[in-house]
Amino acid sequence: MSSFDLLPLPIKKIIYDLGWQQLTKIQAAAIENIIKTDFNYILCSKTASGKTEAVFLPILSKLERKTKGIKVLYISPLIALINDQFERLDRLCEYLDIKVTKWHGEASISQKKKLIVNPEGLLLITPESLESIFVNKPHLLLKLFSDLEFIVVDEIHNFLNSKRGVQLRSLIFRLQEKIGRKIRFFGLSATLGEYDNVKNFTGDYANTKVLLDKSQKEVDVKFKYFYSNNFDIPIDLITDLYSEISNKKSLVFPNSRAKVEEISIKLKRISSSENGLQNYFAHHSSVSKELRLFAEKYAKENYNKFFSIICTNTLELGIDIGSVDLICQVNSTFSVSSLAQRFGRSGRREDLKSHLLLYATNEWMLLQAIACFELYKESTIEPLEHINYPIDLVLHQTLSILKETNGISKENLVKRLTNNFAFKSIDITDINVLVDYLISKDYIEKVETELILGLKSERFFSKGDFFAVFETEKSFRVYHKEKFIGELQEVTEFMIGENFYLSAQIWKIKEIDFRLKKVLVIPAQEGKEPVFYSSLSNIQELIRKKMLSILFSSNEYDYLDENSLNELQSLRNYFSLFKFQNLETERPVAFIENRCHFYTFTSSKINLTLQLLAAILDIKTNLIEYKSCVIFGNNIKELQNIFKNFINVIENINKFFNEFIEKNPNYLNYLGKWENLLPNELKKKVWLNNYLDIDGTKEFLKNVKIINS
DNA sequence: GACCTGCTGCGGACTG
Repeated sequence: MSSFDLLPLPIKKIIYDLGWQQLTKIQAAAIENIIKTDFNYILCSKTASGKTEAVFLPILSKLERKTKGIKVLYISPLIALINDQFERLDRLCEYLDIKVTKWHGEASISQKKKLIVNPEGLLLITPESLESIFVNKPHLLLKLFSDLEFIVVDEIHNFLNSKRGVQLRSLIFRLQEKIGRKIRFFGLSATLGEYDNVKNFTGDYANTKVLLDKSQKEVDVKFKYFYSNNFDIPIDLITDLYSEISNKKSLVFPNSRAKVEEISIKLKRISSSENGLQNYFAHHSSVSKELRLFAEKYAKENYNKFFSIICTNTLELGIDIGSVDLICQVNSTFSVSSLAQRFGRSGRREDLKSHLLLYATNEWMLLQAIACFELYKESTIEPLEHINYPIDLVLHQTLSILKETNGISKENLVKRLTNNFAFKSIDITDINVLVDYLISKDYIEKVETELILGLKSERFFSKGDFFAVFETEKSFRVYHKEKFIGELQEVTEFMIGENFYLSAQIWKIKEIDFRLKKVLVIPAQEGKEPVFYSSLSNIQELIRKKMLSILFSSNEYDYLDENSLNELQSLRNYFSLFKFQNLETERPVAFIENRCHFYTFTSSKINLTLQLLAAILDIKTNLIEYKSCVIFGNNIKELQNIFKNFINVIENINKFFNEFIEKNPNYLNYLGKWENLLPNELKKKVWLNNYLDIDGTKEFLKNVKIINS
């Protein structure tokens, strides 16, 4: 019997009516397995392979229709994705007379109210909105969810190694705890490199299986090289880019918001000098929502027109903008997963290839880009691990539980936290330290035998920002007349009368209101790119090791242009001076102008940890992260001996780190949103467990062998 | 060399 035959008649009819010719591989596998078994499943297959239908067709087939109540909870990381999926699912469910409801910050309040009165069907929600139900409507939890049968998490890779993921796992645990049973669980993703962590997402490893379709879209790739000595975009690159995209539908991914603005303006300038179209849009988090939607709509609706959206990873996830001919990547992505997602945006119809054009502006970016692409071709994607030590989320969920229960004994509170599979890695001692600290600081009040939310904590709930566990920077809102254009972060960089780029247009500042954080602007002719805050880079070891192996191989890559080939060759020539025998353990050290350049070819976290070890021993270092190079001062002759001292420090890291923090207390000052509220004792553990890689560095130091040229 | 994500409740004005 084929998978199709397993479906009930009304569902078969839907498939006929939609005019589908056949089920995709993942759909056939999912229908068969979901219908015939009771396991949880993770569905992993390329973009546009119909994962949504793959999971929902069998779910709708199995749905218990006799009782009331919400049956399926679908959770997505993006509002835009919920809105897209709502359209698709509502169309499917209309046939079956099943209600679908959207619940997020921008969804209709009246629809939410209707659902509360009459809970039924499918609910599409964000983790933050789910949190808000626990916090503000705990009395409705049972009414809404006591008949729940399925939970579906879309783009689940987003929730694997993030704070948001810990929050979601905690909420799923609390929901199951509340209704007193486990809910069948499904996760969807196009980019997973490792499956143990995702199988453990709801703590039910043994009953969670992976359905994997490893087939990749055919890709057509070209690398070009335009040198720049400081990461600026060379004008030749822009001219070449213009000639490549002016008669196509394209997405251009530089790696920063400032570069998005720079490239957008320059493309528009070239285009207008040639009387070309002005269909160049900037799309990133600081562009106003209205302008972003305008670009998305333009791309989706103007089927026959060319356009280019220059964007950050705002357009990386599954938002539907229709089909795109070409993806341009300016310098390397920071992960293989990101590259794979971007491939997925081009040639979305089954029969079309993905086209990618990559521009590198220095030899290290070129090497990193080759490494990412080669890993992608081998179907190797970096593993995403759960966060080691999410004690800040324990704090957040403690406040949430106190609000939900309106009073709970300490014993019960600690039990709920320690039972929660999201917090498995945290010792009960630390949870007790945290709860006692919160009581001592009046975040929690003790009333007889019960704990309740302290007055001091009420302020966290006075505005909406409790629900998101991630931080957002405060910025200035930019207006032209009454129209909101976008946001500027470093307003101090600018004075009244100065010009800057934003949302692919040039503006002159007329007025700055520092109290209301508002900037009034008028259009202008010349300007410069805006400045945005940036964060720590985080490259995984896998990519760095691949870069090293490419340097020492003689493989040829036919997608490189002549300049790229020459650059790769000169980098290979330079490193051929080092006589390697074992790429796993040996690392090159070069002495340049009396300084010692140690090429670690390892993860950003290990590089950061090495720098800390040096700082503890009062040794000055410089880290050039994009080269994975730690530079030691001129007094270093015997690096191998220094590493022995490093190992000594790392074996006693707690003691040394404590002493270091006593001398450098600022080190603990600027942590994440909820980490800032922790006692110092736990903040130190956050550093050691989450920001550094102690075990990885220990391994690295024990094995590493220095090779001189 | 970095990027992204989300948001309740309530009062008051206005509409049909």
